[in-house]
Amino acid sequence: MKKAAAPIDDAMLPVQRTSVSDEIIAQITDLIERNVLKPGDRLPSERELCKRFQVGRSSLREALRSLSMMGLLDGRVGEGTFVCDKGQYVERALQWGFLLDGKKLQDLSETRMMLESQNAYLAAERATPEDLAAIADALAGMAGGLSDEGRFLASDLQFHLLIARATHNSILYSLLETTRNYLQEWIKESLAEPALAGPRAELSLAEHRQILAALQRRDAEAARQAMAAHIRSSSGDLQRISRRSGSG
Amino acid sequence: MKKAAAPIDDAMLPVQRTSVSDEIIAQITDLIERNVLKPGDRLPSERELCKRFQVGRSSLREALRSLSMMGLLDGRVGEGTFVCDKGQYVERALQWGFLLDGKKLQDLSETRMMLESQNAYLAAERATPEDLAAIADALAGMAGGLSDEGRFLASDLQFHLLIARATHNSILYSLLETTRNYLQEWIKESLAEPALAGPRAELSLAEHRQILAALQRRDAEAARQAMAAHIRSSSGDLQRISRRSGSG
DNA sequence: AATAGCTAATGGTCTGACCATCGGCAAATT
DNA sequence: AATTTGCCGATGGTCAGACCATTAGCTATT
Repeated sequence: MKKAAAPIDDAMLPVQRTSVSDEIIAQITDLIERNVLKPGDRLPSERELCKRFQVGRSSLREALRSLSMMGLLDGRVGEGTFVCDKGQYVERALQWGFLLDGKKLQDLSETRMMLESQNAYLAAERATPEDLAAIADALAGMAGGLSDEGRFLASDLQFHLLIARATHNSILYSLLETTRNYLQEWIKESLAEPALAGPRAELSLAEHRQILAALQRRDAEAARQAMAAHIRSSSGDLQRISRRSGSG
Repeated sequence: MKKAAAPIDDAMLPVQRTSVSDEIIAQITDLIERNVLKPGDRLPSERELCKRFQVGRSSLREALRSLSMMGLLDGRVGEGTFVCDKGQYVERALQWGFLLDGKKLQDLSETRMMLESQNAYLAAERATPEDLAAIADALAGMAGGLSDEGRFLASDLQFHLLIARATHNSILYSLLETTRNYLQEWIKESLAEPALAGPRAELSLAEHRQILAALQRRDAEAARQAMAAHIRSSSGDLQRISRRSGSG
């Protein structure tokens, strides 16, 4: 088939083609990465940016729109376009990724299980006294919220997130946060059944106490196993629920 | 301060405000999720979509642009806009997330370590005979590529990805794939030093053999530990390198 | 049969316009 | 003096129309 181009196959490669919007995205992204644009900063107005970049407003807006979609920028009518707080990036991106992954509840639940237990392991090794105090506070909040389901669940979530934070690994934290948020949302939209009756909450509380105790003893392996046991126990409800209602 | 609005605080909540582009994004995303738009399908032309959605081309294009940026669509001049292959979503999203997370090499490396070892554990329990055969093939490719660095590394990557696939958990697979790709890219752009001299490759090969053996024995715990040991050993180079060149 | 040239369609870009909203300021009101 | 009201400019959001570069597919030429 190919007639010409025997010795030049390696010498001639496809020409670099770049779109205007991509160029703008790259520039702004770079500015944010280099912290020239700090979270909260206000960008020049769109019409102003058009002059600076020497581009039309369409191309500029397509770029800004994409950046907003990724959680980097936030445009407010009448005010301007602002750089979002950091940390939103990963979460936003993951949100999208998970959202489009066919909603594999099983896989997601398993991933969460793994993240939580491993985070407990790392947290036992690395948690600062402040971390431990905050986790203990969350546990106290759960205990004090036995009769207030909303407060109980909020403290529960806080407990797990604080453990993730105690790993001092931003990626693990983001992954767990997103995973949990997504699962929680799924649960809520799936059904609004309390499922946290008295005995269940008491059991959950006891499990959390064991986890904290392991963390305080700096017993990483025990922390991992306590967390794994807790997730297994508490996700039993979820599994039963998911089997009952729609199945993937 | 607040004068009015005592009993109506709960009754009056912010009005729902939606942008045209977001509406389009939601619709197209939904179509793809429900598989009405299958990967490879060609969307109607932009001008046609404008008529159907009853919107201007700017708004439509901002939506399409965002979807392209997320790896959902792919626009080609003169041809049309096409739905991307599935599986790109998560990876693309994660890529963005990681890219913007300050390039925490340490955290990423740790996350990878955790994913790889846990994947090995799960793979030992779930790998089908076909999975194991494919992994063995990759190992053979490594052995046969001892003198060909490119082939060796490709087989190495394949080995790990196949293990991830053998967990039959799409999320864990995507996470590992992205993590590895990103680390690999970082290494490449950080320096082009081979670092895979003869002895190093031999050692790596031996470690991989141990992992495969554990998988074939269905010994999950052994597989996890073998993988962990391998990552530790091989990431030693990376750590030393990262300490030598720029530090985060 | 293969090639070169033409044409229509498409995504990419630019421009100018209009709208709804927001912040801030000044006038009016209490 | 403090508060409210109304107005104005700036801004992001949307729209419509135009032009360009590229592509696929057809046609006529070789």
